[in-house]
Amino acid sequence: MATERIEQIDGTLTIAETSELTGLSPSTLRYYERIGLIDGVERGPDGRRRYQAADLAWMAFLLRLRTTGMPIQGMLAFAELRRGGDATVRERLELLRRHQAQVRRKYEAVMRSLDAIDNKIAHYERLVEERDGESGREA
Amino acid sequence: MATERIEQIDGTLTIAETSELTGLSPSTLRYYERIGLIDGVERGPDGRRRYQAADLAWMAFLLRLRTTGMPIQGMLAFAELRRGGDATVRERLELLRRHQAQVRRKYEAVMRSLDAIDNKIAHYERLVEERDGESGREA
DNA sequence: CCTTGCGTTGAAGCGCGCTTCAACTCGTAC
DNA sequence: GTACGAGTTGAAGCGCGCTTCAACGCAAGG
Repeated sequence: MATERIEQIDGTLTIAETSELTGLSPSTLRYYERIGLIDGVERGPDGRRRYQAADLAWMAFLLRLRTTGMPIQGMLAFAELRRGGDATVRERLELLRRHQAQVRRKYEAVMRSLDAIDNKIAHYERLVEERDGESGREA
Repeated sequence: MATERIEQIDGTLTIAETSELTGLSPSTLRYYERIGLIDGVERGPDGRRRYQAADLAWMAFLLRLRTTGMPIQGMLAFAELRRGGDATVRERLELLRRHQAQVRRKYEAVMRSLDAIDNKIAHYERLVEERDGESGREA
């Protein structure tokens, strides 16, 4: 009962807790750090990672980029600009704008295809109906 | 000049022409056939593939599934049902409906993330403006 | 005849985004 | 002391969706 010590005094999180919160597996968190997507993660005196609120916010942003289909190379480019500080704000803005435009184009195509699929579904629905109708009228 | 013999008398298409029309590379066309996504492709007397209008229509449909993010396994399942003939219409309908629902859910998630990115863009735009304002007012 | 172009095949290779593995280190509990 | 659970590392492995490669076939043109 007293072994439930999930919350940290200093408000930092273990890798397991961070994994839980972000949905990223511990392996993925380490992987992202290794390739430079996440950096500056602090360590406890035992050498273990201790994630801070700022790290979580950054991961949330990365997740949004990922959800919208940005490849890791793109996120990496953004992460590197971010390390460059205020001087890179304009470039970050441009990167995000390009991505935004790409996502919109992509999803317009997806929606066009989905419309076609919707039509196919409607077609199949008519087929199934006919079939049911026949078997009802027959015999 | 007389070497330009693109159109076939019988209306069938070579793999190069089909590639051109569908945007799928000849390698991909062979690959799709190998794994069973496309089948019943006729051959000329020389053993070369000759694609028919029906093949093209099927590919167009596959492309819509692909565009909307269906994995090859899913397309394969549909292709196999299709080979099963009329008896599988209901199953095909269900498969498409599940896919349709999935695409919509995904799309909503993407749009939510995109909104957040839009906000970040707006934030960066304000930052850039401020910066410009300062340098204008200074000196 | 021999080159050129377009095709064929089976098998291997590749880039992406993780995941898994093996070996090791802590701190705590018994 | 020793066993356990949660973490660490570097390296290898994996599933997906093609792409590339090597070796060959065949028909037309020079």
